[in-house]
Amino acid sequence: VTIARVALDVPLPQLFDYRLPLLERDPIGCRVVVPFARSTRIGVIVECGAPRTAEERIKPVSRVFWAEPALPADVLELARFASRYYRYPLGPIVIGALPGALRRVRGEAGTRGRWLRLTPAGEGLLSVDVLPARAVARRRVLSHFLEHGAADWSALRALTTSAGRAVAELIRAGWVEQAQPPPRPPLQPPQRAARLPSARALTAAQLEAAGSVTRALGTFTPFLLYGVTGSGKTEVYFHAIDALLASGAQALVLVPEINLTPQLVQRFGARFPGLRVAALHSGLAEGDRLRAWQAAQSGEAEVVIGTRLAVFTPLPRLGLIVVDEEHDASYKQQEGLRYSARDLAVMRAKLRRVPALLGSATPSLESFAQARAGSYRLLTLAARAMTAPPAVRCVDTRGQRLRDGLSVQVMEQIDRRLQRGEQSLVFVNRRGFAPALTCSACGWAAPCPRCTARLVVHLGEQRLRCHYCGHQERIAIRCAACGNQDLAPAGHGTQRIESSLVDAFRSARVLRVDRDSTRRRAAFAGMQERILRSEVDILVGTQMLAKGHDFPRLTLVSVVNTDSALYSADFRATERLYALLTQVGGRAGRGEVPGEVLIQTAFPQHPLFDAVQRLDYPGFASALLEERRAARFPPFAYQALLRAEAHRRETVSAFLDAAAGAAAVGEGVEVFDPVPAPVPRVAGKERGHLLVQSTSRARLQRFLDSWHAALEEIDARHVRWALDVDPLEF
DNA sequence: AGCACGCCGACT
DNA sequence: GTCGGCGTGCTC
Repeated sequence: VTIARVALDVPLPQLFDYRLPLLERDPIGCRVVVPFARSTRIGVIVECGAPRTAEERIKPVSRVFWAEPALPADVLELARFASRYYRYPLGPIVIGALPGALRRVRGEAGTRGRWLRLTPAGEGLLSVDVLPARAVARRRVLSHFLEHGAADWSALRALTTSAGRAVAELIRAGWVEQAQPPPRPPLQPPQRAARLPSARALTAAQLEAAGSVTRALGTFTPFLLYGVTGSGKTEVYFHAIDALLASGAQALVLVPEINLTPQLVQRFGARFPGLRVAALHSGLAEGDRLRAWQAAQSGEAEVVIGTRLAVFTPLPRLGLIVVDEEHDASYKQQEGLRYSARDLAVMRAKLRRVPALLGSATPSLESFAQARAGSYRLLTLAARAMTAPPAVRCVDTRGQRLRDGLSVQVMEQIDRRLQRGEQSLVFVNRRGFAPALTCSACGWAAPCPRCTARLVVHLGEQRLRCHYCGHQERIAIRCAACGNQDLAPAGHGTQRIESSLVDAFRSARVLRVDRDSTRRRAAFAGMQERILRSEVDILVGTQMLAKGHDFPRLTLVSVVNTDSALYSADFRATERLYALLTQVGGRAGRGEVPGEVLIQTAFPQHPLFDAVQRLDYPGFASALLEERRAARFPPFAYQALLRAEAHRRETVSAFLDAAAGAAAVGEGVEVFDPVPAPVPRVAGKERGHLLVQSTSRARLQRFLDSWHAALEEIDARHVRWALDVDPLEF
């Protein structure tokens, strides 16, 4: 009899001991079913060894899935590392590495995903008034049923704390019964191939970069591939992967967002006919995700393309990890396990002794500094592979009357593109019609009742909406402060720019691409196709359009109102703005006609624009690095942020004060004062945080060992808190 | 996280 | 008395 230590999906730091009857083979990494508290759960055996609990409390494992392949050692090791480094319980990380379909006990459904519905008798009820007025919980639950007909358990639990008892009584009354979960929505239709640029020979620089990676196969070598937009980074990936596939190994390719996956899958398909590619991201239906995961795990898939969660995918013959657009902030998870998939990718490459290839036109300063220090090998693609770089110009908006946020120069250039039958893109960093509704008399701006934020005007739906908490209300007709009825939208969002372009260019076909217009599943893919088929003349869009897409007929990119980032309090704001401008500017001129980029700004003399115009990222990054060094900011300091939120501000500050008090002083770790978050209230919750940093990553980690333990001891009733190691957003 | 247990104030 | 809100403690 062995003791198996099992990872379970409970937010507790420890593993749980179970008796394992007989050893058919090495059980580590095996999926198991175990009894836990009053339920039955899926677990994964992470290690075996002597019991750490009183033996009489140890229960036997109910079932071991011997026939299934186990989670491989490197995935478990990566999970362990992530647990230690990001201070997050191991159990949920390990279970989270499994696709959803493998996390549930078959047959006896866990509490999650259990469905209930009204019985015929229940459907006959007209209102909740059959219940006494004081039976608040039962009334709440019943009204949910009367409204929806059926409900899953978790939705009910969100209604009231005593949902369990309430449901039991509704079942006893014969109004509600157990039900089958509703059928899943049908799979999205397969996407038709977009037009692709034809395969071409590599440039000398591409060949050299690809050659370096190829020669490093079989060793842990991190590379930073810095290539200006349009320099053909993807061709370098292809070339390296080509060599890799010849040896029968698998490649893992990470992309920052779901929208970029289909495009890359297609390009792989076009470049390597017959290649077995698996795509893995959270947008997949559960069955698809399971199949893709199994294809990766069995070794059947030769290339796995996925978003950050794919970094935990089992790959028996992993030979190379590519992280495309490595600077992208989406690689950092913003809740739960707050990991950086890019950093974990490098760690995984190290564990598996394979190269990691991080690519970007605007590398993160973290990676750039690693390259300069020689820990990452720098590969450079300085020139565009096929087309000339776009001409970048600033449009000085000072003293100019803008037409709905757009300058004369921008309008003229758009007009010229229309006449030539080319496409233009207007980049606006805000959704909605206008970011605020203001009073002309007193300056009041409609606030969100639950957040420290202004409500955004959405003219289409005739609503004011909060972009932080989702609150919406009707458009106010009078000022809440002075009663004045002269309220006007202030500032410009995508909808407003769209409508002014429609007005100005009557015959042009204008398409808006933002989170609101692409809410529907597969909407983005449809729009992409329309753009490629030249059914659109002017595009208006947010970040969504900036990343990695190839639109050959697009020759003009105009950037509106990004000035706020120039003087932002966030020390990463300029780094981000540079990346954004480069990214969006890179959309221009990817076909035969050279592109042009116009940046509207009131600060045309700002050095950032100068660097963007000269395509001089290394120069700009070096200057930023010097500033960071002088100010002792990352990458010259390693940070951890303690985040806390509660209903009352005093609760937050009491907790953070106690946390600051519990920090061991000295040791080369700086502990800053607790401060309110940049947006202090979101959805009725007050938020604050406390920053700690050190010039040594090891020292910071040692500090966190004791501090994290001390934090667990603080009375944190009514407070939700979390540690964010290497935070990106504050 | 779930889930049970137990305390206590409010109303048929 | 019951019901139901809420705090506390436990899970190998």
